[in-house]
Amino acid sequence: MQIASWNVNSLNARLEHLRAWLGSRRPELVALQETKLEDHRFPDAEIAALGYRSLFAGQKTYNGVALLARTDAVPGFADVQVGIPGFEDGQKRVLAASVGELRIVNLYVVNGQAVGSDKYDYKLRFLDALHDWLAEEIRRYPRLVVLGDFNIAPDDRDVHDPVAWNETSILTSTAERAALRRLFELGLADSYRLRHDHGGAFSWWDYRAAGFRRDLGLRIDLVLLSGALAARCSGAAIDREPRGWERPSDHAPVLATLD
DNA sequence: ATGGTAGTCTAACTA
Repeated sequence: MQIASWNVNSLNARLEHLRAWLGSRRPELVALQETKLEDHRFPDAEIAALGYRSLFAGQKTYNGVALLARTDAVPGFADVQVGIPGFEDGQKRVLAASVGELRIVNLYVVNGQAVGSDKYDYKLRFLDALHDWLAEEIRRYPRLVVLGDFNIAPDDRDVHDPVAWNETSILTSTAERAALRRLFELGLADSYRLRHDHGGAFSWWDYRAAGFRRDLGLRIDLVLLSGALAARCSGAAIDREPRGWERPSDHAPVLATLD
């Protein structure tokens, strides 16, 4: 089965792209970030017409996460969790559910704006609370998938210019990478790195300065797998194609294949 | 070279 993550940067603006992409790829599970839609505006009927169930937690203008499950392939959602338990947060960034044998945690991690800013502090507190919660989740659900827009590039292979994107830059700073490493140390493996060693494989390119055309990207969208699932991971990919379409999201979809 | 673009919603924010 294929499990995908895609930051769509507004589902309203990207519904036709999602429709085209789901129609051709047909992944069994999809996590979306930055839907930017209140729940009463979520296009669940349109997505049902594509053969997917929807689960969503959104807000106006910013953030918003959703899970899609292919109706003919996987059962419905169970044991739904919105947000990190015990972490007060008005921003809709976390949506977890059980789907058959799998536990899925969909994340839109805080961007953090700039190292040392208030938003950076919020990012580190978010990651700290996430760590403690995921330590419990992986005990409770050994077949755990944690995926989404992590807004952290794990190492220098994941950055087009490691000199510019250094230990003091947002998305690559020392504290952010340390927080991500602590998630890996819970027993969550970066599925892309289970299958590929090379650098230069990116999932996000800035809209500005022709970032995609010049391939000035970062790999910040990840699919993490617990040990039981990592052993069954037969593929990992980044689908750059939709990033080249007209009026694209600034992120490409990323995928992991489980046997 | 310290900008640039895109989305939301039409001012200014977030990324």
